[in-house]
Amino acid sequence: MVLNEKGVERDVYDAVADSSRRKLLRLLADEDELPLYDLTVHFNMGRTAVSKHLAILKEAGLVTSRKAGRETRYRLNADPLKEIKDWVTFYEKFWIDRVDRLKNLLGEDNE
Amino acid sequence: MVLNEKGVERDVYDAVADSSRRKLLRLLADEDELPLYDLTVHFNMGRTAVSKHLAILKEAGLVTSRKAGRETRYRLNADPLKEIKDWVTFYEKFWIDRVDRLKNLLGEDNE
DNA sequence: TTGACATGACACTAAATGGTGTCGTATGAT
DNA sequence: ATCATACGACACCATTTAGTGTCATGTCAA
Repeated sequence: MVLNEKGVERDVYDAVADSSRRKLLRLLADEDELPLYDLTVHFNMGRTAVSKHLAILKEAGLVTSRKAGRETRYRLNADPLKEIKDWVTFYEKFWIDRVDRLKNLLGEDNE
Repeated sequence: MVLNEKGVERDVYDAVADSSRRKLLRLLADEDELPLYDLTVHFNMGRTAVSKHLAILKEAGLVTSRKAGRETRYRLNADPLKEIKDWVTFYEKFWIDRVDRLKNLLGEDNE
């Protein structure tokens, strides 16, 4: 759980569950910062919807924004993804030890 | 995206977004296989709700099940988590290069 | 200053989500 | 045979979600 500057709690797993939001992160990863309308052109949805996805990413601490004239420029902050990285690392052993586990499973029934 | 044996498509990110489902995966990681009622005792919700969470995990390919008498035994299959692992690895560079990026950010405005 | 642009805030809607309780059925125990 | 257990399927409900359109505001340009 991440608590952002507005006090809104947003789970990073939840923020990342949506493919549009993952796409937003990827777009922001390629550029230093991007305004809303530059992001919007990559989607089949309206500007308002993209803005709301960005708000959710902000709540999870995955993006920051700053006003630049009449634009709002969005920037990636990948740090909260460490939590997911650590979480998934725990399960690595289950596919690293795959061959060993298969041996153990021999002789048991399958579904 | 993972297509399971029933043809139901379920995004692994989506399956993992719920904390109850992550807890289920963790419980299954500690045991070889567990029946539904053994899992249910760890939650503040009814058996039906846990069953539905397990169904979602099955749709994502993260658990398998087999009938054993009147029980259904659930087992972890961590393989689909590779997709998340690969995805999050891409963003690793952003916190590894953190110091370098901070240098680049000097002199720019903050929100 | 007038107008176009970029955005946030708001009200609204359809659909998905996470939970409940109940019922039917197959299984195991007495 | 009877009864309790373990479960899936189903109907149901409240809340959240992802999208829409509209409006108000602030900013850049002519």
